Amino acid sequence: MFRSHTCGELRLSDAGKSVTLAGWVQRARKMGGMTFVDLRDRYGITQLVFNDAVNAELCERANHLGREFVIQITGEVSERSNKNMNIPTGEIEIIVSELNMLNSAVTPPFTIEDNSDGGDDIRMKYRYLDLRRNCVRQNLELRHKMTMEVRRYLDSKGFLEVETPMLVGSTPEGARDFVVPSRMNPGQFYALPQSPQTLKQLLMVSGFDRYFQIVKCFRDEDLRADRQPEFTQIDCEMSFVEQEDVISTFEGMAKHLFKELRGVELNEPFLRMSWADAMKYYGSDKPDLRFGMKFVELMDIMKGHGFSVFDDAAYIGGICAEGAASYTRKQLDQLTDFVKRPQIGAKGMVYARVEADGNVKSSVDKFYSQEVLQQMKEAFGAKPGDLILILSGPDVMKTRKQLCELRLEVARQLGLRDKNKFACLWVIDFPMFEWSEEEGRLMAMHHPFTHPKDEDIPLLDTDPAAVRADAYDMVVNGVEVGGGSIRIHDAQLQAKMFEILGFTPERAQEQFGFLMNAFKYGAPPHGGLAYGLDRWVSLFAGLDSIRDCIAFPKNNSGRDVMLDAPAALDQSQLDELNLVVDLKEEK
RNA sequence: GGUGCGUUAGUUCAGUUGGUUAGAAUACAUGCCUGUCACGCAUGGGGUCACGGGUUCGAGUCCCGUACGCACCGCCA
Repeated sequence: MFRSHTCGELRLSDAGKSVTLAGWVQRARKMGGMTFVDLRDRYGITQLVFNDAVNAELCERANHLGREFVIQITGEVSERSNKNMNIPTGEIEIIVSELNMLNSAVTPPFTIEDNSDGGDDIRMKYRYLDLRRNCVRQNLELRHKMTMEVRRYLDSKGFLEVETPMLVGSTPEGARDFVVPSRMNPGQFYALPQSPQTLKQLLMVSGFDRYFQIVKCFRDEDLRADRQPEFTQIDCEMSFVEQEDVISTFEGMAKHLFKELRGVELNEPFLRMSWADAMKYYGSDKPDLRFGMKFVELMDIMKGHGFSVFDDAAYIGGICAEGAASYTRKQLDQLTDFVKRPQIGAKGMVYARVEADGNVKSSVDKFYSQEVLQQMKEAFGAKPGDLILILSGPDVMKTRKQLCELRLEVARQLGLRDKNKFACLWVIDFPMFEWSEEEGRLMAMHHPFTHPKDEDIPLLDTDPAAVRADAYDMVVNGVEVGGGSIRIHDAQLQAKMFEILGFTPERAQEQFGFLMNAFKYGAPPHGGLAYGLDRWVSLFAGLDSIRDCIAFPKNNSGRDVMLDAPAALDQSQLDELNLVVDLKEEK
């Protein structure tokens, strides 16, 4: 028997038992003739005691144990004279009678403790050591629990987990593909799936009715704190459903997860907001609704009073920060600098304080009478002590986006982005298409398989940009945690969609013929959704980056610094794959 | 492709206006200590100040470039 117990399970009631434990030396404390060793495994820490007076030889050996040595001990569980109530095993200790060194360890590059990690770089290089730390391991435990609960919920609803291939064909729409050369088919390449989208639709054609898969997806795009080149989706599809069916099924799953993983009971139906309203009132398709500061448009009130900045603007709008009138001039200047940063791009910011007597004091008082300023105050519903911040600009969408950044920054400063508060929202009625300046054509906003709203189908011929889709995103605390749509199940409509997206019939047939052909053999109406597992776990764990809930993540440049991947291939491998590498000269 | 911030001991960081031998904490090593649990005390070792160039009598410090890291914009159907 290697061990009789783990390092986290012995209690006072076990006193007197002879036990065998194995684990890592967290630290040793030498007290002259006595040595205490904290023995760690993933379940916890148990204190070992070595006493010079009882067994001098054993104690001497214990004095030479270093951090992260792997040992096995046998001893007797004993009640402590000085209890440590900070740890679950703190009422007992093991009086060691046998010590077996299983492995030594060199000094780790950073100490394996919750509060003394190295920087990200060194943590990732020695990720296997980083993962020994409680705070990191707990994130993976939460991830495990989440996938267990997802499977439990979906299984109870009749969903069938089906695996789809990782080696698929490249598709031009959407993100860049990671490609894999085929040795057996010289000069030809597989692609790793950006999502199992078309495959799960084919499963619906096959009659699987309700499918899910917890599946890796790959996108060769730049990374962010919330974006990895390989990430995990909870991918689902249902047949014979309308949007409402999909939303209610996955709202149910979200509520189940909140309850099981965070102990949060969400009884009310989630808020729903059209994409158009989200853009109008929050300047974003993923608004953070943990706080208010809804946009108020001021064109009617503020335009035409001789303030040329506003008079020339296509959009004037603002937010009201409750109780923030105490912001100093310096803080307001810093906010102005914030919105003027090139990444945000506003030209300036107008502010107005509502004073104790109800009067409004603004940075543009010389252009506006108190009467007009009062109208503005009413538009916001502002109270004494509130601060109104206003942006304007020549481009409505761009100015709203700037106001969105300002709203989030002010909320951050006021401490309103509370990680223990959750605001869930469905954003619905997305536009079908968006104009791509780069491509000079319409692109599918969601993907080309999305069903247009029935009432908007006539617009496909006359005004495609105005067509709305049966598409929906779930947003929690300003994070897009999932999205989906009702799909097209009609070959004719699908062909029309490709035509609007600029595909010739031949190219559509070449790239998506398998799907349109399948639709000819009796495709059921279907739709689905995919949740981002990494983002959900980050949200529940309160993490700033999804990297912290991924065992072996990539860094900002898409590298695995532990494996040192990607790397060049040997010439023999290249030859076998019929590949020639031709790096462009650096200028 | 772009913007910002950063890079000093194994690690986390400080380093003033450019000026003597670059510091602290922690980790590590050695010794002392019989109830510690972030033990304590003492001693010690440990530095290509990321790299390259420039300014200067003198650069960790100022300037330019490069590399790397992080955050962000573009991008991510």
